[in-house]
Amino acid sequence: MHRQRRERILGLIVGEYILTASPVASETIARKYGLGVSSATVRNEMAVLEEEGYIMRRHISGGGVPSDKGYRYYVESLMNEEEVPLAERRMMSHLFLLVEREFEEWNRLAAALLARLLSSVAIATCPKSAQTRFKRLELVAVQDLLALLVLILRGTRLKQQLIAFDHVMSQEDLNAISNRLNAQFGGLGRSEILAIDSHYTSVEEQVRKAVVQQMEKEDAQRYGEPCIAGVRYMVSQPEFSSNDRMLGLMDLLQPGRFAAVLPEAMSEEGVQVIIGSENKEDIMRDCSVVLARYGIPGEASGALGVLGPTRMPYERAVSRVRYVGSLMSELVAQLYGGQ
Amino acid sequence: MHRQRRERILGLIVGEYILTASPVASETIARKYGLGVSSATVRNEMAVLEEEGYIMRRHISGGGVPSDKGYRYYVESLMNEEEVPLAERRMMSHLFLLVEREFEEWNRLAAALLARLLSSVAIATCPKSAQTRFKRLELVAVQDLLALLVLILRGTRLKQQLIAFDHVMSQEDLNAISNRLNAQFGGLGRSEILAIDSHYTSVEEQVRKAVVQQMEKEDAQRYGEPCIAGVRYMVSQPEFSSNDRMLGLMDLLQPGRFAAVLPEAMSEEGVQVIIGSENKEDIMRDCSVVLARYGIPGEASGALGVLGPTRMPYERAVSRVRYVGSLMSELVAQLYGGQ
DNA sequence: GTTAGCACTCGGCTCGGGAGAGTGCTAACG
DNA sequence: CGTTAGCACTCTCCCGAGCCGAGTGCTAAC
Repeated sequence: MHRQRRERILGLIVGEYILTASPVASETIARKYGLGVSSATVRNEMAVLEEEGYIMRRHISGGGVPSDKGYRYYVESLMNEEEVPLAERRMMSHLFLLVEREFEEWNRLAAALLARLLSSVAIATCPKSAQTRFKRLELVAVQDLLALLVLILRGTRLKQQLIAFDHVMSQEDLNAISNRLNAQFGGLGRSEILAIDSHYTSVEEQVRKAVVQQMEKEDAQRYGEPCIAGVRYMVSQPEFSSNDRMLGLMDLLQPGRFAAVLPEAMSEEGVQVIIGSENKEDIMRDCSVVLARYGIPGEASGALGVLGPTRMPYERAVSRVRYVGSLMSELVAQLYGGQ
Repeated sequence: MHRQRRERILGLIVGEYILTASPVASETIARKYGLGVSSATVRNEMAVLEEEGYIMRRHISGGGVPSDKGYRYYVESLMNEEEVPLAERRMMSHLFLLVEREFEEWNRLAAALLARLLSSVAIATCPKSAQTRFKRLELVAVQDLLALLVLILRGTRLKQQLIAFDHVMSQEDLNAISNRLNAQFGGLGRSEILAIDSHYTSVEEQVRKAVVQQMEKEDAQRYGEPCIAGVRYMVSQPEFSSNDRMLGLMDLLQPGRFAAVLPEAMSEEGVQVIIGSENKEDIMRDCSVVLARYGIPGEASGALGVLGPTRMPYERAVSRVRYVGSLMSELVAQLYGGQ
């Protein structure tokens, strides 16, 4: 009985702890929020909450601190998602409008916005399609024996690399090659390009190999290139003040390793919250991640979200991540829309 | 008199301090390095060094710590640059060989190597020419009213942006436009492109504007896009353990603001060392920067270097920065060589 | 000019004690 | 039976005292 009151108290403890970062005392709850009961009653309820594993005490005689289970319950059942204020929505739309044409900036802006708004580390990956498809290639002579291969994949992904030839190739030669390959490769996937049985010159073969290699590399990674912003906010969080912890997290946030903080499988819809020990990496056991997938599932999608201490303002975070995700989805839809 | 001995002592103090990060006692100098004199003599010399401003004492009764002036003198006159060991040179050449074709990776590798070898923050900017020149453009239909403009500038710089049209443009229409503009713009600079007086359709005019805009943006920045590596090493340096300091530095190391740590004018040749208060930014008064310019001056050049506490292993840093700079110069020469 | 000897200074560490915060328990109350 | 006041107990945090060690500056002798 009195489950409702207990839930209410848990909610207040979580909220208060998120706010103050210090253990919550029974009296604080009783006094600050008019519950109509005394601190002693709150204490009794807190004892039950502790027994059930929703809160913990750092010291035998110190206030209550939410456990991962407590946060999970809070996120699932207790919190009511804050609506993003109009002013903030306007600001974001405005900024996205400014870079509408420069789609390379999209995820940078998304990450920067999230980091700023939530004062925490933010990640946004480029949109990426499940399987890359060839759109076009261009060969530009750089030196007598050196050309630049520019590869445009479906969904405006650009790749570039140098190709060295055995003998001098003029720009006209290169144009001939690119015209021929463009006609044959258009719209194909990597394996289809490999399967084409045609009489290629050794140079054409060289180009084809480079193309396939680039596409392979693109296909190999689950997520597109990430933009990571707001690492500076980690420094000011009290829970990361220990150097070891910070070092470990920074290593994780290298562009090469960031995928470790994202889950294997992401829910297609909605916002996903990963709390503390639910994370794969041990070093993240004090961290929570709030994530959204954006874009068109299967077609071109990416992930964005924030990473902070488990003591994270979930209401704000979930709503902001959701909103930025929807903005990004709109942009992607414009780009991929009726294709 | 005895200037030589005093210099020697200064050198030892700097070396010892760089090694141990703690104030150097007169006795340490006398005992550890066989100077043939007693600690009292060293003390006397140190008193002179202090008077002349080469060393400072943190507490009235504590060992000597090099001042900026002391470091400067050390770098200029006392240290003998360490030769990069063969094994290290081999390792670097090997890694650069692996990414020879992927020139986007060059500066990432340079930064990563420097960070790793010197356990400190490293920066490497893309090579960039003084004035950008048009090489080629490509228009790719994305949607009925949307196309991707891919702009290839001289020196294999790629730019991309979206262009929205008023009316439907087929890929053939776009090809016609790009052919015409490519023929006219080839090899020109931004102002020359603007000056062309020709009858352009409104769509062509739109493309020209976008091209010029992109080139302007490219010209506007003194340095190419930076790659910043090894921020993690900052955490472990004792001099950055204060949160404020670290926050300030992290802000400076954002891709947008990094130019603040690079000097206005860089010496064309050789390696430049900026020590402590010689830096522009106040927050860097405890930091030193070791920098090199690489590439072909005026043609395509970039900067690379490391940032660490003033207590930085200058011998190692200068030699490594110089060496990586020379490797990058070779790569750039291959690319721009006989053009 | 160099050196041994010595008093002095100062930071860092440990220890103990007091203050404050908050609990758990018990007993009384409606 | 749930709620509450009261109280003893626990534990952290902070502060100051006191000691130790490191290193200096000075003086006087070589």
